[in-house]
Amino acid sequence: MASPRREKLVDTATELFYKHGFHATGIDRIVAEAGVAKMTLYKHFRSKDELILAVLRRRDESFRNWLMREIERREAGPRERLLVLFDVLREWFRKNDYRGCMFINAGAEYGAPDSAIRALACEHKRLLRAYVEQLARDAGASDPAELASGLTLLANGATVAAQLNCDCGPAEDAKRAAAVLVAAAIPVN
Amino acid sequence: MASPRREKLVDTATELFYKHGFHATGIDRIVAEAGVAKMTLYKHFRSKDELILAVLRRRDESFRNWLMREIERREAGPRERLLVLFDVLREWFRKNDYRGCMFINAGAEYGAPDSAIRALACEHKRLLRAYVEQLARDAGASDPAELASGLTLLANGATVAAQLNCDCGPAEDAKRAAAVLVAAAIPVN
DNA sequence: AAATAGATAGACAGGTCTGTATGATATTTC
DNA sequence: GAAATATCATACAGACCTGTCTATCTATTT
Repeated sequence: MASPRREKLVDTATELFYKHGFHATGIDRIVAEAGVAKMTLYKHFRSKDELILAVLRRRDESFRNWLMREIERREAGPRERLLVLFDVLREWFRKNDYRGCMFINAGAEYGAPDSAIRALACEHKRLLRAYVEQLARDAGASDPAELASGLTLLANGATVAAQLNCDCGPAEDAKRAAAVLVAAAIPVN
Repeated sequence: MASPRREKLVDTATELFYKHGFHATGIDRIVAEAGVAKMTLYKHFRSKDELILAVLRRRDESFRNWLMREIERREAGPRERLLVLFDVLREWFRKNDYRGCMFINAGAEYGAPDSAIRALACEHKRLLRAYVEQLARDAGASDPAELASGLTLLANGATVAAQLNCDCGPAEDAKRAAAVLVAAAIPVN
């Protein structure tokens, strides 16, 4: 079932789209760097847009898995976990190939309200927010939804600031602000 | 000194770049919609990138002016002004041609560390942050820089969330979180 | 009225884009 | 071994891209 060539195409496309953008990356370059014939690409994906959607679907899964694993790996208490999120973000920003959030970038290029790509980016953000809301619930927040809103806004803001500034400082700024929100939302016991 | 044709070109390019993106908008379309000859464009701008830079420079000025005017127009006290910012953001998100922040979008398409376009987007964000820091100082914040960091992160987060969600709700979420940050940073007198 | 400067439309060059067609070559399945 | 499937390289179509060139037209200035 798992076609190795399809995997390779999605991998290569992910890398190129992330680094250079979606419109700026041509099909010819993707197949050349993947070492795959162009016809093979069009046998697996009906169009470039379908390839982009496949890339984003996989990225959604792998990124959320990476984030959750990194957070859990740090073995913090339920309350600290909400702040550990920003330590993990900092690690992400520090990667030398960091180019912001791929879904925000996709939304910037395909921003039409009826775009399937934008809708998928929206769904990715919704799932991340739901995860943070669960963390807030586990931490005993009085209003988990509201705390999750604030924390995800800070996280998204830091994500774009780190990209534009080429600097991971926003992660620490966001963590400080997040600590204030957490302190206000969760009564210390 | 002010060439009306140049102005018209920048206006039209701004609109098209904002709506469809930078790579997706061709020179031919810009000159056609501006009703200007292509050679006139290349007499005023050496290349498409130069046109993009001119567009962003003008947008930086007009957007910051609009924001400041809207905030001041509401005649709130120095402390409330920090929250009024998010009411103004909400108005922005509600516009039916809202497509996110043009500078974040530009950074998504031209994200290379050595890109002049990304650098200009970065500068725009720096100026906005400096303005918020001044507001925080006027409001008597104990650490204006830190409060400004938190508020601008929330604002940027809301800006991208509103675009991806096609919904201005993030402005209200951000305002609630901002109120918590303001309350913690400014002792009530 | 003549000269100068700027704008015009349109063609063009050279390249890239997406997506398709073709016919040969591997690889898998029966 | 044979049949069916997958992949290959390559060329191609038709459109679009940026940027240049030219020859005409219009307006202002002298």
